[in-house]
Amino acid sequence: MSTTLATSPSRQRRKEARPAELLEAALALFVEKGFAATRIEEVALRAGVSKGTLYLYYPSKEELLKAVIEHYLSARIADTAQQVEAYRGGMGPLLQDVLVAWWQQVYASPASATFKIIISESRNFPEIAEYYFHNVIEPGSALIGSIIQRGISSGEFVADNVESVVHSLVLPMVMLCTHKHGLGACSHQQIDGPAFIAAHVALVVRGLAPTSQT
Amino acid sequence: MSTTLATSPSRQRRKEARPAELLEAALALFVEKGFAATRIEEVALRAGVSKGTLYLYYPSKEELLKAVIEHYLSARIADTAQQVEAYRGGMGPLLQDVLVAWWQQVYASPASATFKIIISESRNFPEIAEYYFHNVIEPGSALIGSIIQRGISSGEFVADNVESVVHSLVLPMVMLCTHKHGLGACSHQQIDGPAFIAAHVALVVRGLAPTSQT
Amino acid sequence: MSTTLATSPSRQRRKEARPAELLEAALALFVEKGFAATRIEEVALRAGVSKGTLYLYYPSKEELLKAVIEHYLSARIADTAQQVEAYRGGMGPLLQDVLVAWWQQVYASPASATFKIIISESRNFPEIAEYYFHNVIEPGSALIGSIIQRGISSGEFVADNVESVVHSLVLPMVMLCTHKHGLGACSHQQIDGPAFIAAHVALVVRGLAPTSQT
Amino acid sequence: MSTTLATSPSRQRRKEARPAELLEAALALFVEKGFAATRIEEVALRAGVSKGTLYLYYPSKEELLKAVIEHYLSARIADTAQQVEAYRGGMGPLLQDVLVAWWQQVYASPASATFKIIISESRNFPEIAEYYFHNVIEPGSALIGSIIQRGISSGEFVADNVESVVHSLVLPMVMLCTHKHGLGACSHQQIDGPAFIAAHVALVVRGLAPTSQT
DNA sequence: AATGAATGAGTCTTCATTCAT
DNA sequence: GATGAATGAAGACTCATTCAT
Repeated sequence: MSTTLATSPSRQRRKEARPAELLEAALALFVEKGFAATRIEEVALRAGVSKGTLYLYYPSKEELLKAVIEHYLSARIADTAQQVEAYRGGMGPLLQDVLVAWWQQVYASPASATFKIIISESRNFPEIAEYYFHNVIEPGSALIGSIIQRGISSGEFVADNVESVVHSLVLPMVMLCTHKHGLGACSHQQIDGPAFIAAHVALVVRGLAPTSQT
Repeated sequence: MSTTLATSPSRQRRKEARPAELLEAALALFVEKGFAATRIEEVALRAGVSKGTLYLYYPSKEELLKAVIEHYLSARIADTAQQVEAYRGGMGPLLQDVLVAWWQQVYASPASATFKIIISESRNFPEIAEYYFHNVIEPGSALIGSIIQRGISSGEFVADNVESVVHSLVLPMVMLCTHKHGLGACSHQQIDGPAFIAAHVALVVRGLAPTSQT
Repeated sequence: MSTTLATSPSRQRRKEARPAELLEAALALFVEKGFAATRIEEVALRAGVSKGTLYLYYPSKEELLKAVIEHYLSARIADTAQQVEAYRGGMGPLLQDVLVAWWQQVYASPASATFKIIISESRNFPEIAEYYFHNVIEPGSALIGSIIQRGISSGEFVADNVESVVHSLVLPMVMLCTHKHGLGACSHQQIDGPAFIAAHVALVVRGLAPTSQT
Repeated sequence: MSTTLATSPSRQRRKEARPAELLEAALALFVEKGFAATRIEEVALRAGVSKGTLYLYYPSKEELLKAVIEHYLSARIADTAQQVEAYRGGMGPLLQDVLVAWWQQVYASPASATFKIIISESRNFPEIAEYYFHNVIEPGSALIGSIIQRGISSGEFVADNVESVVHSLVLPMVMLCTHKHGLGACSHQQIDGPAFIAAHVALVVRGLAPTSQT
């Protein structure tokens, strides 16, 4: 099957690409069927290798799950933090520019699938909850919280409970991603993700404006 | 049928109480560990009966799951619809009175757990997705959508995409319930549910108010 | 349901009839599905009583099986033995009169079903094999063997191995009964039992006649 | 595919030998205890493998049963048909040569066990009845029936109902095989199978000869 | 006596994991 | 490295039997 001449990249490339291919296959199946209901062999088949080969890369089903989560959540919040830092302008426009763009990217990417997995499996795998909390929730909340706080401090936003506003902004986004891979995948009730993201941030920003009362 | 007075109801009473007890145990375990990872025997034991007894009431694990969903989602949206109908006053206050109270109840009740189960299992059990869509999503969206629409028509709310606003209101609530039984149950990051519900509705209602801004 | 006046026979009669009704139901199901594949509850239902009632009459499934065999095999071979004793005439006509009639009766009666059960279950229940051997095979073989022997002694039949001739006569009959309740019950390949019984005995008797060579 | 010479075939050879080994073990246990009373694990153990391995070859207990029947009934009736075709001589001698030899072979082979299984299980597994009818009963009856018919047509045999004669010949053989694996296996009442086969055919052939009697 | 709810031992079947090739 | 045959622990489900009513 493999030629021994100059086409060596084939084998070499595969070997390097393996982990990513396995994680992709695993992600797809874990969101679709859930962790417990996914068979290791299915993952291997979908990645085009045999069961035994998968075990060459990940020592157990559980480690595979963790690797999936870690791989797809390395999506750098740090990057966004820098953009935020550098941003010159109001906090409302910042939210509408940076946050909307960021969530639209997340929604479109495979990382959107991880939310459903985390929701479903975190109670069974505390390490995953831990990882997610420290690497996503904490920095993410801090980032958005700081924006809200700056808006309040500058008088651009009405005073409010910062954490609550963060949740008002973030929870629908997470739910949207979850929906995309849950009920949204069962035909019925499609949601236009990007449009909703923009509309939702706009609505919240309007709600934060101090003059918005009659 | 029942013996003399109100005493010694053991056998009979048990029999009538069983289904609810089993469903309660099943709900608890299905949210905690997921459907596939829950053993039938655990459910039975938690309900205080033996494996065999469970099968006297539900013919299979899958039927038990369906029964759980149907049982806990009989929570009447119709009731709320009537309150809405009868409400005299603005749509903003209506949302803040009726919707907040309703979601606070849902959040506090065991029904809050069903969302996590539906998210996790609907792709494996299309019948559940179907049921949920027809009995919860459709009527719920219609109800809240009609409130928003009335607010817009009367000029109390700024014109906006009704469906999008409905999602802005509802998605965080569902996510909140999901969180309560997922990450929220793994210590870290507690959210004060009732408070958030009130704050979120207030924020959105403020965002819907016609602005005096330019 | 039961009137307390003069209609007492209803309950009384049922009580006396129970054992027979249970055995009849058990026989029918054991032949149809086999012993292991028959549920006790099915037997009870078919006999019109509840599971618990069956246990009032037979202490276990195995005892029920034994009772079925014993009940249907009390078909007296002794009676036939007397007819044989009393018969005046040739052994050929005796076989054609008495044996044919006897097997036609057996074939038509529910007792025909016991053969299939004995074939299927005797290795699992040695007591049944024992019972059948002592109460059916031994006396039956002795009876028919004695007829053959008398025919040979008198010169009416050609000399032959008596036991072998007995088998030539009896095995097809047993197989016929078995077939009636096995393959014969699955549509295809019907056999006219009574006709075959007569024809087979006639054929064998012809084969036993000393002059039957050209 | 196979390693160097003829040694070390372990894995590969096992894999090819497995199906036959499993079917042999299954046949033995199914006749001994009946299908329902045989545990899959027993079959596997008897074949020297584990439960899981059996499922690598047969997807369910029922499929295993079907495979057993089909495997052991591939015993070609076609072969015998050719011998019959080629036979030069009387039909009586033909029966005594070919039929006797054929049944003696069947009786001695493991295929003799299938009859008991078919009798016991055909009502539970109609596909088995179907298979047996089309592949054994029909061609077998046709073959023997044609011999009888030729004998009658040539005047070698007395005119008689062909089908009835076929049954007179065949039913005892089937019963004999059944007996070997049923009661015959429970000590008592041994039958000398080959001897009986020869004697029975001889008796029937004598019965078919045109008589010089009145 | 009769019932049928309850039990739990017993089976089939699945699937993560190992390991000889 | 890669494969897939083999394993056996684990889990869904059945059903003979018991026993409170």
